[in-house]
Order: sequence, then structure tokens, then C-alpha cells
Amino acid sequence: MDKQELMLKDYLLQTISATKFHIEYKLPSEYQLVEQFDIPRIKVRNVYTLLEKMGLVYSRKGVGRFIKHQQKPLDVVMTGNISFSEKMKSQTANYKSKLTKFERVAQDHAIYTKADIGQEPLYLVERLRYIDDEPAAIHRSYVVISNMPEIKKIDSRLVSMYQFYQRFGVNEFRSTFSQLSVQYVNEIEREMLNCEVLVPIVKVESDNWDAERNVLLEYTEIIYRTDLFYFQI
Amino acid sequence: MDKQELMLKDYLLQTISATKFHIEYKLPSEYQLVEQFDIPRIKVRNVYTLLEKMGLVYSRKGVGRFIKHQQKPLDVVMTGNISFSEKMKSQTANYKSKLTKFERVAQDHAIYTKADIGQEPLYLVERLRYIDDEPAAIHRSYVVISNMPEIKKIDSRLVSMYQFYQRFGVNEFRSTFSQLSVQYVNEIEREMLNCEVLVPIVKVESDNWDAERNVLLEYTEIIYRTDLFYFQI
DNA sequence: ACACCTTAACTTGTTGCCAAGTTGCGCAGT
DNA sequence: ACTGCGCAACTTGGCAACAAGTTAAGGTGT
Repeated sequence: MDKQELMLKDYLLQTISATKFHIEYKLPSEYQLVEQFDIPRIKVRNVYTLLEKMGLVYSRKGVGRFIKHQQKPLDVVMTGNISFSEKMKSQTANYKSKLTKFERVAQDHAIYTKADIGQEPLYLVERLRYIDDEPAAIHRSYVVISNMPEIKKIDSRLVSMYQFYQRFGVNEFRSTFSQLSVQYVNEIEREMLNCEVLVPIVKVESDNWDAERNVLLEYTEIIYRTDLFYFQI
Repeated sequence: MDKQELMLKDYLLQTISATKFHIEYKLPSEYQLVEQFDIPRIKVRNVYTLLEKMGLVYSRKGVGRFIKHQQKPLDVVMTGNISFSEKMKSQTANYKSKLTKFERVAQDHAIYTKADIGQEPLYLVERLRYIDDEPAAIHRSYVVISNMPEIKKIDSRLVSMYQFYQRFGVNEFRSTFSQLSVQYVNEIEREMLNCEVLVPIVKVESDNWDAERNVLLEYTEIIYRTDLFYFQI
């Protein structure tokens, strides 16, 4: 981006952050900004399309460009033993979870390169979490079948992995690591999360052990849209 | 982005991630991709300039486009009482810290809107952290002057805030919150961190108390480039 | 045989032009 | 006075053409 584009980006970001998030706030047209800043129209377009990819703005051909309504982010507590479901239900009335995949993990899946996993057959339970009817997080549990054979019997009524494990005799949980990284989504996850190309995601990878039997229950991967959450550590 | 651009983005991202990070790996030219995928050149350019803004690729006019060398991310442990300096020194030989600002905080600074702070006069100590001579993190300590008046006497020899507090009688630290959010940089921080527009940052905000006296020592804000760190929780 | 210069063919950088959608105003008809 | 239609002026969407930098090959001169 050249200096003119950077200047315009900051100008529009200030406009967006200063605006009291009324629905349908209309931004200046491309030609208004061309005249106001005396720069080529293509540079205005470049900045506008960047803001669109960041999920801040949307356009309607022939009408104009508008600031997108942003939800107030919710708090996710990253430590402690409260399940994600409980965390969300305490902050919003409109939370739900949908089971999107439950199947054996193919032998060539990348998960098998993780050191702790080795070649133990795994069962994937994948859930999409919704807040105010918007997809907000993808929760993947890779369960070690030999340490929790009942996992093969789950069905679409599954509500919480915590409750599932407790039902089958696990009372004490332990985690040996939890790692957070920030990335951009791939296309599959972007469609699942219904977000724009440049909304970064936080990926949290951790494990979950039965502390009494000292066996690995699952390897966990959670993908959060970063525009919908603050993370309490 | 339309489907052709998304397809090309994924194609180039796969090329980048499959490449063994040799310096100066040259990517296909715009016209090679135009012919290979039978799409307009402007769409190829759109995708290439996006990858440039993400910090993955750089271009040289008349020569071509190249994959940027990426450093292997380091681990930052987000909990516990180890100072950032110690965390980094245990992982790399080439770490340094530079004091970039130390001054009273103006009365109209946004920091004074934080609930815990009220209107207590604050002193800002800002450090830029380097890894392998690249800026990697900005560390801001907003110190409560009345609870640590010695802060006004610091100079450019300051190495560690932990050591500073210990020198003035603080032996036991406590934190009441630590919040992580993901954002894009503003222009000032982008220049300090020497990164591209679309490298997201992690901002960690926390407080630090003298546990014995039960007084607030500082409000802390750390800004990390997300391409240089994994976060252990 | 080697070195230097020129030019063609490559590369990326910059911007305008045309297409298509929408809205609002003015005019005509009832 | 009201309603409906047409068109001008607005908006964004899509893409090609020209400018400028670099490199390598070929030809010429020593």
C-alpha cells in the first residue's frame, strides 16, 4: 500500500470506529473520496475492498458502501475447568451448538503427526458454535478410541464433551499444554464460520487427560473468530 | 474476492507453505498465472498484493515476486511469573530490548478511562523487543506513580520491570486479570514493529499488583506480532 | 576470446474507461 | 393533486492499456 492508501485506510478506520454502529451507516462514495483526497479512484477502491475483506464494510452495487454492524465481543476464559457451553450461556441468551461431524479419523490425517498421538485410532467430534445465530467457533475433539470406546456410540444429541466424559466415569481432568496461535482461515473454515477473508482466527490446541487413569482422552482444537471474542487468561 | 481470486489465493498459499523457506524463492510471474488459470491480470495482482500485505511475499519491480523468509515462531508462556526477557533468552541467543519512551502520561490519554486506574497520575515505560534484530513486541507499563514514586528516576539502563520492582522492595506480585485480543496494527505501531499491514497483532492487557501492600503497581499492555510467536496458556 | 552496449523480452506499477445497478426528480397523464 | 414512467445522475463492478524497471542475449569492437 502506498502512502495515499495508508492515509485513506486510517481515515476510514477512524470514521468506522467513531460511528455509533447504527445499522446502514453509509460511507462516502468512491468519487467523493477521489475529490476529497485528490487521488485516483483505483486507490480508493483498493482501500474499500480491503476494509470489506476485513469484514468491516459491505457494498451494494449502484447504492453505496456501508459500515457492518459489529457484535460486542464476548469473554472466553482460557483457563479453568468451565466448559465453553457454560461460558457462553452465562453471557448471552442466544447460544447454540451444532454437531457437524462425527467420524473416525483417516489414517493419513495430519493429526497423526502430533507427538502425543502416535498412531492411536482417533474419532473426530466437530461442533459449530453459534452466538446470536452467527457461527462463532469450531470445536474439534479428536478422541482416543482405545481410552474412550463409548465415543463411537455418540449421536446428534451430544451436548457437551465434558458431560459425555462424566457419564462414562471420568471425574478428574488434566491438561498438559494449551497453545494459542493466530492465523487466517482456510476456505472450508471460512465458509463454516461465515466470515470475511481477512478476519483472523485464534486457534487453540490442547489435550485433555483422565487424571485418575492417567490416559489421554482427546486432543482438542478450537477455532475462534477473533472479532467475536476477548480471551481472558 | 470472487471464486477465481479465492482459488488462486489458496493455490499460492499452498505453494508458500510447501516451500522449504529458502531465501529468494521466486514465485510465478503475473502473466504466467494469467495463462495458467485463464483469468484477468488484475485478479492475479489483487491476490499477489493481498499476500504482500499479509507479509508472506515481496515484489521487486522488473524482477518478480518472492516468498519472504519466515522466522520460526517462539513460545511465549502467558501464565506464571517468568519475565518476558527470561522467556525469550531461553529460546534465542539474539534477543534485546530497547527503551523507547519513558514519560508522564498526559491527562487526556485513553488509559484513564480504565476502571481500575481512575485519575491516578501514571508514568509510561515503553520498550520495543527485538528477536534476531527484528522488532517483535511492544511492551508498555503504565506505572502508578503514587505507589512506585521511584519510577520517575529510571533511565535508559532499565533492563526489566520485574528487577526494578524487586530493587524497590516488591517481592510478591499478583495479577487480577489478563485479557488477550486480536487486532490489526495502527500506523504508528506498524512502523515500530516493521511489519506489513495485514499481520495481525495480539494485544494482552493486564495489571500487576504488589501483593503484600495490596496496591496496584502498573497496568500492562503488550503488543505481539502474531507471526513471530505461539502463546502457551 | 572477452567485454561492453543495445535492445528485446521479461517483470511489476499505475490509472482510466466502460459496464451494470440504483435512485430520485421531473414531466405527463388521469 | 396524485401516480407512474423515463431518464439523468448517481453508485459500484470489471478489466485493459500504458509506464517503468530489470535481465539476458546477441552483436560488435578490440
